[in-house]
Amino acid sequence: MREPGRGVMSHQTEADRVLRSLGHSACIEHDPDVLRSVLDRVGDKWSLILIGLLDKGPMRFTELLRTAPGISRRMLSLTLRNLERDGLVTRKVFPEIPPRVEYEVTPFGRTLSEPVLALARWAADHEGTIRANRRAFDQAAGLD
Amino acid sequence: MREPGRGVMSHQTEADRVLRSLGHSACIEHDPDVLRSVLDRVGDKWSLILIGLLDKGPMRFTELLRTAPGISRRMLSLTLRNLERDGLVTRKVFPEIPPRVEYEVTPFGRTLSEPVLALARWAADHEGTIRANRRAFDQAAGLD
DNA sequence: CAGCATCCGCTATGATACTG
DNA sequence: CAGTATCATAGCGGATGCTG
Repeated sequence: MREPGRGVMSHQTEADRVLRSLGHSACIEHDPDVLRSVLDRVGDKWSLILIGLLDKGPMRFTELLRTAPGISRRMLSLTLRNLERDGLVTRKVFPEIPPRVEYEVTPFGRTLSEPVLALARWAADHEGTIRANRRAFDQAAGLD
Repeated sequence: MREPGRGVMSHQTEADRVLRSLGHSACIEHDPDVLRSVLDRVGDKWSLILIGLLDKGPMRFTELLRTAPGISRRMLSLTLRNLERDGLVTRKVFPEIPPRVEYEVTPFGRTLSEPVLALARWAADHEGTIRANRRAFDQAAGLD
């Protein structure tokens, strides 16, 4: 997640450069740069969570603020803007008082949640293994 | 990438609850803490890059240092140790002079590269769309 | 309510030098 | 070669207050 400030995140440049380097979308080998760029986009925890939450339906700002416990206004705002910028979610303002704004995942965004959820599923499926591995490793290390 | 040992899964219990809730569609109603920590691990750029690189075959330390674009010795060392700790890669030392160490993805690690590559594929497939979206968004914002 | 702007601490990460 | 130890720093992300 990039800084707010004035001009929109000015340094998404690296990920962009990286994506450019790969050229076409045909068959993607294990290009390190691509992996990196993907993670830059959706790898941060709030993007993941928001994509996941919004996948179930439109939500308002404060609603998201409440539902994603631990997120700050700042990060929610920032993250939503980035997601909107990438065309993954839409922002709809209702001219009412008090103001109401709803965020919704775009069809494009839904194509993303698929692989993202696949990863989450992997994490869930192998949660136990990882935990065990860590314990074993830590214990072995502690025996020195 | 957190330092080995302690330090990671000690916070963000709230966000974890969220991940669980959003996981309704995918069976990820497991321990949110570990889930988060796993996603953190999987989510950081160097881990993914290394998993991707090593997926093609065993590699030596310096070899990885050269191949992974921009990684520092420190991060390579740290990341490899964490991957090893999670049982995703193995570290094999050859008693030679000069010393040689080879890292290799475990079968367990290979189950991870699958979803990872799915994500990478998504990035490749939608690279153009994202860049176009960003350009459009930035330009629209600049008209104010 | 939605959401910027400001201040700021923390830590993840890079650069460098040293060791076995 | 394969790391480790140390230092310095950028920028992520939280807290808060202000505005429309």
